[in-house]
Amino acid sequence: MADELDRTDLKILRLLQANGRLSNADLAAAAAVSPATCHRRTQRLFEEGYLTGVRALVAPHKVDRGTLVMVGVVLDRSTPESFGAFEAAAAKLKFVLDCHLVAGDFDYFLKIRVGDMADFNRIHGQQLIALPGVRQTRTFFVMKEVVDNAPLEF
Amino acid sequence: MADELDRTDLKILRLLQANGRLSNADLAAAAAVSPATCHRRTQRLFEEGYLTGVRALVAPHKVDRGTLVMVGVVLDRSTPESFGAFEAAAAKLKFVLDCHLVAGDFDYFLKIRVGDMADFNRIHGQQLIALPGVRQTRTFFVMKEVVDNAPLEF
DNA sequence: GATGAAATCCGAGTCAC
DNA sequence: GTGACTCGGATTTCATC
Repeated sequence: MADELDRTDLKILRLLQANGRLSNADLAAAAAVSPATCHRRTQRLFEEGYLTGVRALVAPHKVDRGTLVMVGVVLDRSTPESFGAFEAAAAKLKFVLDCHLVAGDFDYFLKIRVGDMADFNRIHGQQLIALPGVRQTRTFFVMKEVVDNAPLEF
Repeated sequence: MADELDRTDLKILRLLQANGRLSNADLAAAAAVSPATCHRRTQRLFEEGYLTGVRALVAPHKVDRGTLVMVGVVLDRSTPESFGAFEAAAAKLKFVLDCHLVAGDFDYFLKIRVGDMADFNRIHGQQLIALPGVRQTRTFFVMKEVVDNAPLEF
């Protein structure tokens, strides 16, 4: 985590995270450097992996993905093969936004977006409990999204 | 959810979600429409709320936010005031990426990014359990991020 | 009512310094 | 790191279907 980032780099990161459509000219003005400098800095931030991409945010409820569900998963066995098989299969599911191996009462936590509860019930029965090595799942329907996917503060 | 989106609109949404830096010219070519049409369509998608923004993705471990933690929260009381106070306070915390009111064994689920475990322990002791109305928290350290914040499929 | 062609203008990307 | 120069794309207009 050796920070080779100066004030300007940090400013560029924060500005682009807030608005990825910012033109290089506007970005340069906001970061108080010349456009040419800004352009080189930004390119470097991409090349060195500080910025991994730029993504437009689609409103979930506008494309029939308005229902959010958190699912805790417990596996049968705690072997590397078991974990590997589960992860490979879970990562392929289109409705899985997050899949994290955790320490605690569950093995994995999934964050899932679907159209509605009926949709989720079908997916749960047909795809989630059918994932390799799943012993048990616990479903937490999200009733209110207070904060979802907030930008990183640093 | 009345879909007024045709094939072209969906294509634009998917392309911009995958790459928010796409130039209008490239986007038009990929969506098989003229640049003028593409520009108008894209603008409409923003104006009508299908696209809510464009965000550059910052690599968490590059800015000292490499540790991800999920936290389940149970409140003392289940009154609207209690929920409201908790939500208002939680939404202000800079390290909270997600805060969702859920049905099940917890009242809320938080997704939190910090620098390391020591960082989290400090935050947990000083800020999380100090949130209004918190009776109990359960912490799930993420040991492996299999999928994090995958783009929405629709 | 939406489209695509053309015309203008501004910014990206590259140069020398 | 700055300033200038060139080229390509963003944005608007307009005729057309």
